[in-house]
This record gives sequence, structure tokens and C-alpha cells, in this order.
Amino acid sequence: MNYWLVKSEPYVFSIEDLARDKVTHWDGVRNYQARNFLREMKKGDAVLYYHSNEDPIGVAGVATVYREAYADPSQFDKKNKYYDEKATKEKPRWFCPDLKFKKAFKAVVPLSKLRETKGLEDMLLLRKGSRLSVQPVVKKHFDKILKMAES
DNA sequence: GCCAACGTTGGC
DNA sequence: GCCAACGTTGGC
Repeated sequence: MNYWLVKSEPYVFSIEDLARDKVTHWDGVRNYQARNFLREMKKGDAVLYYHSNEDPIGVAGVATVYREAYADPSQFDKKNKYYDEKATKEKPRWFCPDLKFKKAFKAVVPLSKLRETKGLEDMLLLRKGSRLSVQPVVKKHFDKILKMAES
């Protein structure tokens, strides 16, 4: 089983939105590195749900991979903002998994706290200029963040 | 294949 | 709103 982190701006789609919808298509990712990680996700993998941009910035909860990545339908839809004219049904460019709500933390574990925490220094998220919206997370870091959320 | 210009992300 | 750090695009 693998561990991941996905970023979302809460005003677009927050952990509360996911809690309401239960399952969502994680579509609209238009970065090749992020896409490659999406394709590596396996059913049952655990995903940290990160709120970016809006206070409080940090990890807001946990989701699980519910369906492995398939061709992202938004790339074929001319009216969609994520439409990609170079993508075809035969050769899709972009993929999305389905994510299922698992839990929302009582309080967001803030980015500032993550930065202060010993043992998390080498997390991809905390590297300077890391803008990647889908990232792998090692179990050790994942477990640590869960503990922080509970305390 | 190089690289300048431009666009985006995301913390502050 | 600013801006650093990237990623992408397109001319050459």
C-alpha cells in the first residue's frame, strides 16, 4: 500500500465537499509529473488531503483511492476549462482516479507545524518551491501527520 | 536542443 | 498583492 498527498484549494473543493460527496473524480490535473503519480495510485492507497492557499493552510484530512486512474473526461470536453485539443480518446493525455472520503481532521494540521516537526524535514511538500499537486508520501511521514492530527 | 518569454502555483 | 520557483511554449 502506498501513501500520497493531494492539494486542493478549499474554495474550489475542500475536505468538507468530499465528505458531502463521498467520492469524487480527481480530474483537472494538467502537470505530467503529477499525472504520473496519479497513474501509480492503487485502490486502497491512503491520501492526505491538503488545503492550499487559504487559511489555515495544511493537511485537512484523509481520503482513499477508490478507483484507479482512467482517462480524465474533462480533456475531451470543449466547454471544460481543462479541455485539451491534443488529447484523443485513443491517446488520452490526462488521467484521474476516484478518491473516497475517509476522514476530516478536527483541526487542520498547519503547514507551519509541519515545518517545525522533527522527522518531516525531507517531505517533498516542505521542499522549497515544491508546487507539485500530487506527491508520494512515505509511511513514516504519513503516520506522523495522523498522530499530529489526533493530538 | 536552447532559451527567453510567459503563465501558474502557492506561501507569505 | 507580491514574487520566487517552476513548468510550458514557441522561435530560432
